[in-house]
Amino acid sequence: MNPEAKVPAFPEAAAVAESGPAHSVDRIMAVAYELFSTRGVRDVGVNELIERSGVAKATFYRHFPSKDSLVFAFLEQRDKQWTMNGILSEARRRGSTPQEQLLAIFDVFGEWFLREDFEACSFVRVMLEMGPAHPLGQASIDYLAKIRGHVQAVAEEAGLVRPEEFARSLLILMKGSVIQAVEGDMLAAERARQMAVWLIGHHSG
Amino acid sequence: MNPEAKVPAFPEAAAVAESGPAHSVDRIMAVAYELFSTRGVRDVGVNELIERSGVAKATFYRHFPSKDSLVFAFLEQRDKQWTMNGILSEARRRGSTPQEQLLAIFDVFGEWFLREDFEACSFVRVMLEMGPAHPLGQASIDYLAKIRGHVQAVAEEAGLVRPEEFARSLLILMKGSVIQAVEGDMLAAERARQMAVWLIGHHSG
DNA sequence: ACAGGTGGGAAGACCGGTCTGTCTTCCCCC
DNA sequence: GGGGGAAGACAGACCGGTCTTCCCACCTGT
Repeated sequence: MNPEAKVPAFPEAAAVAESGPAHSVDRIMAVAYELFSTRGVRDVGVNELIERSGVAKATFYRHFPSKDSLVFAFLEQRDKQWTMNGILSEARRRGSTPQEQLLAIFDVFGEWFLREDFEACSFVRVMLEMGPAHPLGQASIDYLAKIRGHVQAVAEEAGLVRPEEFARSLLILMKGSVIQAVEGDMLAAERARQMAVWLIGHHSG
Repeated sequence: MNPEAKVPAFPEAAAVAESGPAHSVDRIMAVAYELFSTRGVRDVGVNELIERSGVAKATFYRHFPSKDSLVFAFLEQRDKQWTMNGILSEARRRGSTPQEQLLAIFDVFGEWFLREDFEACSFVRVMLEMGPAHPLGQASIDYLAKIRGHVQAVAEEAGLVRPEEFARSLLILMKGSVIQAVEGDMLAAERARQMAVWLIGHHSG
């Protein structure tokens, strides 16, 4: 048998998913990440997930006991990949001082808002889709609080007074600018950044 | 025949709905307003709507050709009842100057956040639930733009410079504080109000 | 004043489709 | 030969939406 005939449905299915990862769970996660982050979690069904990742339904449910457990895994990956390795580390890289790092968050946001596939913050979206009482809503709230913790840490490095209050105010600006960007205001990040400048000024001793 | 025996299912159905409005369409709207505003539009089905409003399915579809048309009607009522007669008119009533009226928005927000049934801004919620491309998402964006128009009008009364930019920035604060309040930050309105003070200051001449 | 027609509404069966989740069948590869 | 995975049928619930059946209140004609 020639090698081309050996592989019936698996390779092109992998190509559909991500043209890469060999293991089923990786392909499922890659597809879930793309669909959930761009279209939300309620709009994406299990059937579509398994079809797009080229995986059998039984395989899906062997790795994830329920759709919700996949959403939990997605939120965790979103936190690692997008929050940590995406926004926060990039903001820290750009600013030479803690103050500049805080403001750089909105520079990164501004570029993020221009992306084709920009579709709002997944944590805010899941929280509103499922409600704050639902376990998935609670998890989203926890990840948002984690972001606030990091902002607060940078604020402490900057020597700002009342760092927790500062972080809560800055997250209002972050969330508000994201929502406004969904509406189509492409300059939302600039506006929020300007208000962040004033906010930092009033927390500097 | 005694009067009690005359009325078989209609009155208690009205009591279930709102204990008031006689006409079917009013009861449907009352139930839809409560359920949609507290739980979102995707989570509430037609069957639940007709059951809670004590109305037949055929009656529902005689008044509303589809569920989406009811959601459109809900958004319009939300704009009239909540935005106009609720937040904006109350804010205008409280402040004696345009500047105070702008800041009073956040005082009204602060009290709104404390309500039992507070469950986020319906326009933002529908926009994220349906996506900004969906007709219902578009309608939500239009209503948010209408709110911005009113804020801009008050800003012009106040003689603020660049009133449109001001209004867009203030709406970032409004939306951000609402999202943060959903997470449980009960002081989100105060924080946003403080930032609004700085924002007004920088737009005053 | 009363009989009969009429129309709106309640109740709910029903339709096709979709959802999550289970289970069977087959096949390929070790 | 045995196990994992692909394919997909299937179950049970629910979705939005249509349609039938029955009943009751009101209007009309005599």
